[in-house]
Amino acid sequence: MIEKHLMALRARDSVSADEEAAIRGTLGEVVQIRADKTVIEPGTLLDRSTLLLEGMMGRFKDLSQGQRQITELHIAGDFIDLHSFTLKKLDHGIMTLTPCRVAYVPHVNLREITSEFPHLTRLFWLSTNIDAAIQREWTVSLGRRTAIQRAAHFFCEMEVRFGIVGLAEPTGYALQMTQAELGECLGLTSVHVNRVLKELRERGLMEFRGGRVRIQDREGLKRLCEFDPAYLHLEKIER
Amino acid sequence: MIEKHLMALRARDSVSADEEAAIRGTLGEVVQIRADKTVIEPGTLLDRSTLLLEGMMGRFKDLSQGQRQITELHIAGDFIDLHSFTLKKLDHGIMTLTPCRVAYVPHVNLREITSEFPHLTRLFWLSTNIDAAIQREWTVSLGRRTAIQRAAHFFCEMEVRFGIVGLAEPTGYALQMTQAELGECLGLTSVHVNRVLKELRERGLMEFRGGRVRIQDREGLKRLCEFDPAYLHLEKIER
DNA sequence: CGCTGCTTTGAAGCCCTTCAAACCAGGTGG
DNA sequence: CCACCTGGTTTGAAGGGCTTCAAAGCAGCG
Repeated sequence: MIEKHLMALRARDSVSADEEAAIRGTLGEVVQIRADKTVIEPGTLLDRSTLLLEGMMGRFKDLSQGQRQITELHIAGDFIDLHSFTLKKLDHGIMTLTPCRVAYVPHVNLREITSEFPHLTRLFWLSTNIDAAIQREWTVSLGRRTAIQRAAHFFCEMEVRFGIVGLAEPTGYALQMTQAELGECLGLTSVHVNRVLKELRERGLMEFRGGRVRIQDREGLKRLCEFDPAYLHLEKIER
Repeated sequence: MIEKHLMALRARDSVSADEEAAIRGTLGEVVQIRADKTVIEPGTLLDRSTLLLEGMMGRFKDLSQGQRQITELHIAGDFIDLHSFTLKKLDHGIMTLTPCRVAYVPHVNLREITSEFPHLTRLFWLSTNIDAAIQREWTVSLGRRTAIQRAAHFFCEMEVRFGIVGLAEPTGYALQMTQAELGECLGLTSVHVNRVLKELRERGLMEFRGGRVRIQDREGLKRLCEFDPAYLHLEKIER
């Protein structure tokens, strides 16, 4: 059930059998959630975190006039709101993009981890810091990259992340989201997303159609957006 | 020496005398650094974190063609790279904007904290999560707010943050940075930053001149950018 | 007094948005 | 089985916000 989560952790550091058991011990209820549902409203007081087992979720902030920015996407294996363990209230909302299966993890269980498993605590801490690193890269995209570079960078990132949890094939990967949602990630209108996707297609770099990304020229795609996966911290370092 | 850091922590949760002593015990060398210096190059393996005692620093990422995005600003009291404790290598650089005084905190000392002070560990973890929340808000600014709203939001945020550590007066606050650096935060050119500042001035909202922000119409400023400080998590909640 | 770095202003251009409408696929019901 | 509806994709045309390029103004300093 938590294999994907373990894959993500083990891509960064080793996890002992004891620690693995401890993680399993934190799990509470497992629930299925339909697509396009706001799971957490901003500002709610939380006493549990959510481990995403299957599907895709996003963190978002809404502005007046219906503008929405998705600030980060989460995939299977991600602890989507582990930061709520220390923040208690989230400053953003969380929604599903696809149907999702999740396991809830009560904060009391996490609290025990912090007093009994220092190394595992550092690993969980690390995982919120990697979330922040991803966020940082998105900030750079929005601040300095052109629309097409932004899109390319996004697709490169998602390929690596899906790869970590075994959800990417050599030719591409499944990505169940609309062009409008893509626009909410990239800070673009859906109209312009459409034009950008067309351009990527016409340049022979990649295709995004029917909920699937097909990568045709991986090197060209990376070159276009200067993709460097260092920010995903895929190195085993003792923490 | 660490009063500002304690002020920032205590704005969110209580810190016991023991914990305060433990923090003092982590401190190593104290150093003065000149303005406009890259303190940490991206990708360096780190074995210490840096507590900013005085001055202002920024996290940045450079792209080819000399483009730079500052992803977050840090002020006195901030642990500027506490996340390096778990990440070990930073995916971004860190530079000074003003002359700075810092205290280095060896990671071995932090590691001891994580095994002996679970509550303090959660507080440190929290502080990296607040950094992430700030980052998230910047992402929203870059993705969805206009240039003038972005600037207004930035100035509102900095006022609150300086206020937390006692560096804001009712009329405004000191902010030692150039318009070009502001542009690197806001994802704008220095030329456009200049026009935006002019507009803020002409609307009677605020002035930024000579390293000082003078706020004339706080409510108007907040209204312009829909500023809601919730993301700074200024509430005392037991962690 | 002239240099240097920062600020300010103007003019032209481009990237992305806005508005509008056509197209297309899948699902539903008559 | 097709007509219709709905949600998403695609395309065109016009407009605007921000950039780019260029140059002048200004303050501090050796």
